[in-house]
Amino acid sequence: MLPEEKEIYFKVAISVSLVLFGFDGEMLRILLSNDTKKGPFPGAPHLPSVYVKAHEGIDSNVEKLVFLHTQKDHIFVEQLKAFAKVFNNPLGRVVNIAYYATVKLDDELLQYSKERDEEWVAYSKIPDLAFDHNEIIDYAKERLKRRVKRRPIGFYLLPKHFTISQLQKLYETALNREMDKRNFRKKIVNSQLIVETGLTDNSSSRKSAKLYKFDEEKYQKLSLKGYDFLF
Amino acid sequence: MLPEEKEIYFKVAISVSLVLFGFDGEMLRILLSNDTKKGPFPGAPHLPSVYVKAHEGIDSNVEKLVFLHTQKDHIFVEQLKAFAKVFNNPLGRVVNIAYYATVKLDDELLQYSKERDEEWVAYSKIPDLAFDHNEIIDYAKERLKRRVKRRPIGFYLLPKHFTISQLQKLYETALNREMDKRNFRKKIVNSQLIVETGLTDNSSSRKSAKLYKFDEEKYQKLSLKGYDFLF
DNA sequence: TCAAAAGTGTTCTTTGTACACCCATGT
DNA sequence: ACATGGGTGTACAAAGAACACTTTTGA
Repeated sequence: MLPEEKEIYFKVAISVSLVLFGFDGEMLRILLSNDTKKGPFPGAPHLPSVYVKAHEGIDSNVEKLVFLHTQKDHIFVEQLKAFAKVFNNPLGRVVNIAYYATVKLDDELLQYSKERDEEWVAYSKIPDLAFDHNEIIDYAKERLKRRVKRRPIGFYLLPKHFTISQLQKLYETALNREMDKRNFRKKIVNSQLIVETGLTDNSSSRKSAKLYKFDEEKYQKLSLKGYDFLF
Repeated sequence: MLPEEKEIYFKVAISVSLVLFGFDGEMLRILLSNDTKKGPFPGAPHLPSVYVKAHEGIDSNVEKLVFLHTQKDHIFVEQLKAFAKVFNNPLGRVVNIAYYATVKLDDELLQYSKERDEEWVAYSKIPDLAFDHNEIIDYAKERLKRRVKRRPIGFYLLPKHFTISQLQKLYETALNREMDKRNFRKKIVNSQLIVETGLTDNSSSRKSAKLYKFDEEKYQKLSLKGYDFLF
């Protein structure tokens, strides 16, 4: 590239979009913003996004974006890929780098999102979105499906203490199929990824259910050696 | 973003880098360019790359880049992810979108690359590269490992007709471990992904080996339904 | 004649899958 | 008393892993 050509190249903007998966104990949901008043897609919901200033780091922007929408730290975040169709954005050429993250969807967060006029939409009922955000979500779902099969990232979506039924529901939503209760428990227990807490939950049934927590140490080992959690 | 802020954002360039995997019948190799005479990494080899003009499509640039370095069409190409550390490139902020592709490494291509002062370096002996290209290659290797396990993309790396031993060597290099001959053959034959051609190869051994080809129709079916080729 | 790669089966272990009933308790 | 979700075991099928010898033929 010659110096005088720089202006042909250096006139692109970076944006970051976030597919935030939340699990409310019943189903997976994705966070959508509704604040588009004008622009090319007025009124259309869209993924939480931010433009990145040319001199700023991407990762710090992603972190900020995640915190802004979750109020939580230590969230699982991973890049999906760059989406960079030419006419995505009427402001000019924008490279949109898409990330996904997983979060425990508790009442506090639901309340917070509501105040911000953001909505946790059911995984299976995503409406038409602005830009190419539907495509990004489809891509994110596929990634989640694969990840959930091979690594125990599902645990990031659950509260600290959870029942095996909740865990199973999470897997069923993510993988979009039903599973056998006994086989599921067998596999999870064999994996030794969860340990009993001694506590019980009786909010969702007559008989109370054992609460488990996730064995972090075991998880670290299994994550490293390319773990197989094949459902 | 306000109109007057546009200049804070729209001053980034896009580049595309390519991790080109080639298999020569013995081992996997990656193509590196050596033409860096000046700049921040003088003399350091680097991945084949190109800057993308702000108004151009990414995909067409990737296609062109692949063709430029392989002289072949219908190559398997997939995006890895965007690499966008702030000070990657002294010209200014550059978002480098990395792709990988797989190609049959025949004599013709070896000759062509040689003329272009490019080198097919052994998969396990990658030198220090310019920019963050080593990081990109590590990422690409991991992706190849996963892909090769789940989808028959290995076939894109082989000549039209190949022996089972060649196929096994390819898997062994990609996955970096040895495999049992009998179990390998059993699995491959059971998969019904390859068919005998009736031809034989006697270049690499005393006893001649059967040449197989890859059953495209079967492949299409298996690729769609999220195939498991677990080695 | 021997070195080098081709080709071939069996056994055992592990993992997956299908399947049905009793339990505790809040209403 | 009954509806709701919690919890448990067994038998069969499929897939993976370990393992050793014979064949062909160019040098």
